[in-house]
Amino acid sequence: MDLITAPTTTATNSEVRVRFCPSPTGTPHVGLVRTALFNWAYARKTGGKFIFRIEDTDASRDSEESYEQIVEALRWLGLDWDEGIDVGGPNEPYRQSQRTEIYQEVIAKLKAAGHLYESYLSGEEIEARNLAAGRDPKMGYDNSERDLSDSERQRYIDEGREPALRLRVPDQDISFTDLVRGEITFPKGSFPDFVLVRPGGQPLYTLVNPVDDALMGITHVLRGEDLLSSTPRQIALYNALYDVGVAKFIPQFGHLPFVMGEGNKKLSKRNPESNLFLHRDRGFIPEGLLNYLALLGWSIAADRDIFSLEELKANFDVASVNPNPARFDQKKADAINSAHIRMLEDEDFANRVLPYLKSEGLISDQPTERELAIIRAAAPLLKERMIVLSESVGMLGFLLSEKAELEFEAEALASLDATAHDVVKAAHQVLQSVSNFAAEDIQAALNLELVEKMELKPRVAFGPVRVAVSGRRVTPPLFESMEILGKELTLARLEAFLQAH
RNA sequence: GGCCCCAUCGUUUAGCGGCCUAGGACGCUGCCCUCUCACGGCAGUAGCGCGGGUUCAAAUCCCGCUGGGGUCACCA
Repeated sequence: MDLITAPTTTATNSEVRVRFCPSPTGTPHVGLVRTALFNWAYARKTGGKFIFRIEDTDASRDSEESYEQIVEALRWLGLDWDEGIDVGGPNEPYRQSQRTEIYQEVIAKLKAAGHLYESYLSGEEIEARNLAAGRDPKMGYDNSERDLSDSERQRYIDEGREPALRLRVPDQDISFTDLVRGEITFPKGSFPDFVLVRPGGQPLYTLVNPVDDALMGITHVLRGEDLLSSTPRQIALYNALYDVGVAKFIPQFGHLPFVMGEGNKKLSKRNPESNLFLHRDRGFIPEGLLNYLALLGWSIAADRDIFSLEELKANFDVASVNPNPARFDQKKADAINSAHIRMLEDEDFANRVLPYLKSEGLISDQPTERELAIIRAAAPLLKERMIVLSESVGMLGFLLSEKAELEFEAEALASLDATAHDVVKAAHQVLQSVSNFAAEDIQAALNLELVEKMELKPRVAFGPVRVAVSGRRVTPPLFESMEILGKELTLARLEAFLQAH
């Protein structure tokens, strides 16, 4: 039993089972999200199942906080799962830290069948052996304990040593057909017998990840390219698991390209743009972020790059994933997000903006009717000119404030010239006589007075008025803004401006 | 270093032997629209890493080179 004989899965469509299995060791990362997204999309496209499992076997690095953040991230993004964390399923529990008994059973089976063997050598000793044999000391383990005699073993035990457990790797080339890269072959001898269980019995990722995939019936493993070279190891393990009846087949593998940052480096936790929650705080909406992430390695059509999650679900295919790494481009991401913001219904948009306004104290925790009315009225104006939702703070501040006196941006004041006072004065005067204070009438009145009678260029006429009303140089359209403010407050703002400037 | 992966405009992506004097998008530039900013419209900018093959024909297939990346843990 030292050749790969286990069959590869033949699962199709509704039998597809994919999984997302992060280890909770930090803030959710956009690369992680992209992996989750592709797995999710593949499950939805095929009508298969998406399983969400947590790989928390390294107590020293895992944290409960990170675990909660990952769950929160998937929920926020709307990537729902059919089995796993919180929702349960036939393969509970879905946290590896709670599955130790299962692993011990599997270990016992593998050991009994002769697939594992005890390894007592330390890292230094392995290096020393390589050195002594004239090999590169970095060459790794030489499989020298495969057939330890009883007396040799006893000697180690007498020294108080505890063995790690290694897999007896078949001595043959290992090939598989990668879903995104095609056929890949690793020549025999590419890697040594590797450790699956620590001295003391604690199982490692190298064991636990394939074991859970096998027990959970995972048919397609879509994961980062960094795991490509561990695939032949896993296939070797699968073969052993198949032999002892734990695995029914070897899954298909697909290795997704990296998401890169600046330069030519993988986007790391160092890069702020890797942090999912930073994007959320800036005001990315899930639709926009997911759309952009999907574009990193995949495309829906030759001439289109804005699409909905529904369209992703209907069209996604692993086979069409591009194998080369993609850089995360904030500008492009912004453009995609702003397109999705524009597609939002006004009411939906208004609701999504609330948290940003609350966190800046622009509105109450329980928004008043007045606040809600202003936000709703401004929604269609705002949607068109926002890249991220947090911009709503600057755009809405002057509309939500009930004060006549404003704080003026330096930039806004700098845009004023000597005529500003007179212009605002004229505007104040003519607006008093506008009885129906609606955008159209406001515009008509101001246009007649400032542009026609005073013969000012529109931008010269309306610029100072905009500053007087908003304190800003860039705002939603002026006349609509005045309508939202109402006649009284508009006039009060103009008056306050005249007194101060 | 061994093994593995990758290679089209600045970025992303289309292209899977002839529809390619290489298409879209973002970015950038100019113009138009215009009360600011956006949106929208129009125009422009810029690319098949190199060398060999195969073929009537190659961005597309093969080989080599170069360059980039990953991995070789008792981490995941």
